[in-house]
Amino acid sequence: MAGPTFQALPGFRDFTPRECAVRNYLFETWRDVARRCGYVEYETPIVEDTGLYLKKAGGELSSQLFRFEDQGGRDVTLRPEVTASLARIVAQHQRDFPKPLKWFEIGQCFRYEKPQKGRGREFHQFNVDILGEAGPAADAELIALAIETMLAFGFVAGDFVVRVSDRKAWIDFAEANGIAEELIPDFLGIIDKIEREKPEVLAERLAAFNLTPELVRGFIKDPANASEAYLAIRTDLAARGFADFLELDLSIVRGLAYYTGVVFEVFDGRKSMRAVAGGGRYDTLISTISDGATDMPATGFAMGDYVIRNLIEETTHAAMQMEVWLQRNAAACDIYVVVADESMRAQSLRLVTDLRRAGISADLPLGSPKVNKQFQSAEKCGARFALVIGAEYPELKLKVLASRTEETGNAATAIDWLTDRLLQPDGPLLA
RNA sequence: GUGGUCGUAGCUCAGUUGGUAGAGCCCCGGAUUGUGAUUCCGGUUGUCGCGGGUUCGAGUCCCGUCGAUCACCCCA
Repeated sequence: MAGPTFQALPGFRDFTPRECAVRNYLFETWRDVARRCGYVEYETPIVEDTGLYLKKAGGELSSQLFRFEDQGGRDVTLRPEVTASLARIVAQHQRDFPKPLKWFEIGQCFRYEKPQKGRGREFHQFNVDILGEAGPAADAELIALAIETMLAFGFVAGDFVVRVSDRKAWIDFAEANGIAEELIPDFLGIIDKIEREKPEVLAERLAAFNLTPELVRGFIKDPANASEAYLAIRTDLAARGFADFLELDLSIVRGLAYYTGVVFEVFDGRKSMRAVAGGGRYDTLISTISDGATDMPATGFAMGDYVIRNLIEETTHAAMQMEVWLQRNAAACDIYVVVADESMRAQSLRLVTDLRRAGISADLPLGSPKVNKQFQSAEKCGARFALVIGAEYPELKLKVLASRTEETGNAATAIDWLTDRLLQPDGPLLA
């Protein structure tokens, strides 16, 4: 172990087959939900001009960039998020598409920060955006997709909550309390930390705006301060049967500077983890990125792979659903061919090839281990069936591994037989 | 970037007041005859994270460093 061995960089992960299968479960669930909800997939480069991220004046984000000079002397950065890239390509190509655009993306992002629970330097994100629609119907449609995603992972009422707020409510509050427009970002930064900041520091920072913690907390607590957009979203989601997942929480303003209106976060039911997902309206970003060439309202959100996976694994019914999926989708093959009589290898190879050509996932031992070893291999690779080829060929025996029951068939009709068999359930399990 | 905890086999860990290393699991092979469990037998892997110091002697004590992890910051 000593000496010049190599391992993954801090905050980066290897995906062994099991890890990769879990990742694919997330990806396929995300992709399936997005398609069901009428979104189309897009992708952008992982490396971008650094200026794309500095332009948004993201503050903290710019100190977390994987930034370097390429061999052509360009200042480039591994993307820390995809919204900036999205704004770029939308500004460039939006005329090619009818409005509104409903786009999603699944990809990797990079942020140079300290790795910890729910956070790495590399992560995968599910990004969903609706562009070209300024009304609350778009925010509601987006939040509905966030809820559908959670339901698709097997979560139920009580497992999660969507906390919704609106920066507009705070902008109105700021105006009513005489806070200058240019100081509003600073003010929002204080609101963002209101539950985490030390009381005396909070009071001191609010005092600079002639405000007190009591006044601000009172504003947060009063449901009458909900914005019109929030009320419209609530009505919309209630019509979809999602009212129970919604919670007004004006203390949410979110850190990223480019949000302009409704913002929301998805939390676990006990609110014991980081936000599972977060997003909101960013009506001015596309104009900023395109230097005013394109002006388009937008709303979007992102879900990272770290926290959602933690939440799935800590929620029994969601974890079981994932295990079922993994058993069905992460197996190396569906049918493992047991060569019981080595003189039948040629027939076995032919049969495996035919099965594979017919779209059936099939495998066989490369050496000639003993039959019991072959059955062990069949079990370990996750196959549903072991197909035994022996001296009685062309008669074949099909063993259902889960129930340990046996059926017989003929090599001549193997494709139809097995295709049909794979569609049927395995029968009663022996406990 | 700041702080806490922890680094012993591929994994989980044991290792006495300091005396230069073990168990289980996993993996591979065998007992085993054309059927998966169990059992039994055999086998592979460590400069005890790295470097320095104290000591006759360090896995053990001290310092540094790297890594992991948790919390803060921020955020997916």
